[in-house]
Amino acid sequence: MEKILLVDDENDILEFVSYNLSKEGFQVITCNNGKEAIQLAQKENPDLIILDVMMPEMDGIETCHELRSIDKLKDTLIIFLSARGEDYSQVAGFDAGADDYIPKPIKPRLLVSRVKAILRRKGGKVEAEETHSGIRIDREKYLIFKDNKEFSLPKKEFELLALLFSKPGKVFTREIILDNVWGGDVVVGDRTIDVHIRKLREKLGDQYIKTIKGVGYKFEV
Amino acid sequence: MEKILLVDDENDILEFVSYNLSKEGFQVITCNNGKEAIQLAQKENPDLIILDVMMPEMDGIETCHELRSIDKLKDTLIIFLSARGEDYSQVAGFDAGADDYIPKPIKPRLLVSRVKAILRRKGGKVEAEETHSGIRIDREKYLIFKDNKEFSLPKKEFELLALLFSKPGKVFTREIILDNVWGGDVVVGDRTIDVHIRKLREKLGDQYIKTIKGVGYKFEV
DNA sequence: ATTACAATTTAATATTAAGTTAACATCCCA
DNA sequence: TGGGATGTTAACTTAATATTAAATTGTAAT
Repeated sequence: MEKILLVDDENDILEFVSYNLSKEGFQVITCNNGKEAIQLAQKENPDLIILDVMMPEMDGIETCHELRSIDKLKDTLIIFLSARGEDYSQVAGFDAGADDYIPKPIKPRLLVSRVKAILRRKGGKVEAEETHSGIRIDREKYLIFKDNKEFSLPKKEFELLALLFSKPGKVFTREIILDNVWGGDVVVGDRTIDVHIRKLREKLGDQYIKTIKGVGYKFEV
Repeated sequence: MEKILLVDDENDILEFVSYNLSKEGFQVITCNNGKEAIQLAQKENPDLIILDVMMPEMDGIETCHELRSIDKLKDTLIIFLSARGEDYSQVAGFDAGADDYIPKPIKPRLLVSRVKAILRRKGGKVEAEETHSGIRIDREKYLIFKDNKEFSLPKKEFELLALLFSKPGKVFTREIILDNVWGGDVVVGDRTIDVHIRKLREKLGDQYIKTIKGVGYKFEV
């Protein structure tokens, strides 16, 4: 069972996030500020730390820097929580050494899927970057391999393909796709997904992505 | 038997939702506004509270906040009902501490499955995909397996089969079928169900779906 | 800052699968 | 055996997605 350290000054959020993660079987420990976080992290050795960007005194970015400077926490995963529309924090967060970023308002599904995805990635246990139907995705290098030929994709296309690819055969609804690829509060038109699907089909061939009318899309195995 | 507190100012909805949940074996108690809800919740200790977002005086969001501030209700599950297209309420609802969200117009099938899903998560139980008469339904992949051969079905046919399949041998009346597959407020002609049944029989073979004249249809075991 | 180019989104229209209806046929049980 | 209930079929309608181009936004280089 993975241990997650959750840091936020607002107890509502602490509780909400904590609830949603416990529900999925994670062990969650919490605290209210950066200082405690650093102590707790050293003591508890969590697999993942979720940091709110906006906190009084020591903010998330600073806390992240501090954490990263501690040797035993060099490889611990760090995710930021950031307020609506703060694009800045995303950038600064990654600079500070964050591994991912979750926008507020927090949607439980997005939260859980990001947390799982990131633990899966680095947890080394799964995601040995498998090949399905002759296609392989390399997240590190941000490349697609098809029949041993590599090529790159724009971010949205890459993320969309990666999502469908993460569970070949599973149907992803538009809602889920939007949550995962575009993120929490982003609102884009209905046809945007279609266009990206089209581009992927153009580049990969039609046989890989299947439409389930009225339901969603899936990566065909 | 799980207890559900249902809060809505419109009696039509109260009745409709209540009917659909009772039918599934839940104990449903109802009231018309936030104030009563808070009192009832404290007295009855429900497992789940379903709140309409739009209510006079105290709306769902506010009620939710109030409920969350009561200690013994901290862990009670809360689901919002929200009017068509109000994406805002989804966001605001989660901020307020909701666990899920059901869009109006309410489709009984969606309603029941969300309610079950969320109660299941809390209870920690998981359902397995069973095989009956050589047929298995995979919701995730949106596929039917017959004698280990897979094939897909259009949405309505899939949902119709899935409904009958959910309780093999049980007779489903046309009314129930309409409620579940089409949703409460949709009105379709008399022969529409027959046509879908026919298509299913065409694809699966006649032996699986049996007509009980004057009553309804069932999946034959 | 300006340009140039790539990525993304929107908007408008076309296309197609899915769903519905209508008209008629057939069944079955009082 | 006659009438309500269901079956069947093809035509019709609609909803969902595909497609395209144009508009917008983002990014990197000069």
